[in-house]
Amino acid sequence: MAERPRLPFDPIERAGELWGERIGDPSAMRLATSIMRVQQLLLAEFDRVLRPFGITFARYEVLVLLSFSHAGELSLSKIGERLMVHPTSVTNAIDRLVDAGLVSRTADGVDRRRVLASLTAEGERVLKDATKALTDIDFGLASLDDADRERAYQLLRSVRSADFE
Amino acid sequence: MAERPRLPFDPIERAGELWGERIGDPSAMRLATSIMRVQQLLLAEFDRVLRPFGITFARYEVLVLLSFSHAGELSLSKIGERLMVHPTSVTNAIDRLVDAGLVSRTADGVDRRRVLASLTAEGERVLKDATKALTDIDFGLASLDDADRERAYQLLRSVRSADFE
DNA sequence: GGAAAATGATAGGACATCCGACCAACCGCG
DNA sequence: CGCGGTTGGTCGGATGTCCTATCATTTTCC
Repeated sequence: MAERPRLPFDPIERAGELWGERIGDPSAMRLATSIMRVQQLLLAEFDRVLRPFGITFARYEVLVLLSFSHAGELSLSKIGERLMVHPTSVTNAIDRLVDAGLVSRTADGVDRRRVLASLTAEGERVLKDATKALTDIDFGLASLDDADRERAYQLLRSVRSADFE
Repeated sequence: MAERPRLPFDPIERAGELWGERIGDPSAMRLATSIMRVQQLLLAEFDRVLRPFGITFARYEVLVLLSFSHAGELSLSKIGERLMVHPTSVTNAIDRLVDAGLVSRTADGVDRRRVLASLTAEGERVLKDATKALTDIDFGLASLDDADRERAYQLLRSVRSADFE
């Protein structure tokens, strides 16, 4: 992936320094752009690792979610709620997973508005192999030890929590 | 934005706990998915704040980059390199910024392959106002103080640096 | 009981991103 | 000096995300 453009630092982050006198909050801007860049790099790496399995990270997350559901199936709305994505994104992902034979769509007998998704045997196999591939690369976070991961997680967690109240 | 689906925790992050025996690295998966969620929330908020200005966060970053260039102009390849995005993404963003009258495209007299982009007066004005709007919301990071932002930044920085070995 | 409101899923449109392919221009080396 | 490799930018296609709108079904409440 040598052709992928990368830099050891992010010029945008230097905005904070350069704009020190002009804007009020350089540290916030620097962290915000850093989060964007890291997500960009991680997602690219995940999708590259998952490509041999014919799925993307977005679809991988759906498979993970389904494998955790006690009943073995989830309504599309529940999936969207848990992944915090728009309902149309869920429909899109499930469409592709069904086409690939990894997920099956069934109607909910109780509430006929609902559509339930569940893993197929093939879906479970792919999920297992894909998870091994991702853990083999430490989810792109090999540079952090467990303590650092916990610290980073707690810091980010407060950002998400702040979105509620 | 009450209709935007959110949860105080991310079920996917619990994957680490649930898969404690099955996968080797729950902490990495949990942090990785947390980074994805936070980026998702921040980007949505940024785009919402920037909508009145007719730009997205991707285009805002281009404007910021141009305003920092000493010469006042940058080649598209340089922009892509610094933002770590594909050349086609830069072409796309510049196209829209030119259409909006915020950026002007000029040919490089020395290397005729190059296309240079520079801010228009209108572009500078929009950049200034948009930056104020984003700093007014603390770039979505009001829940963290300066020290926490610095800690989070340093942790994420190592993830990016690790990509270079 | 039935009309109004809320919920679940999907369709169509807009954007941003990537990839592969392509063309133009530069440049290195025989 | 020129041929081949590299670099810069763009085009078409695929994916994922959001938004608005729509339809079907369920729930609320008068």
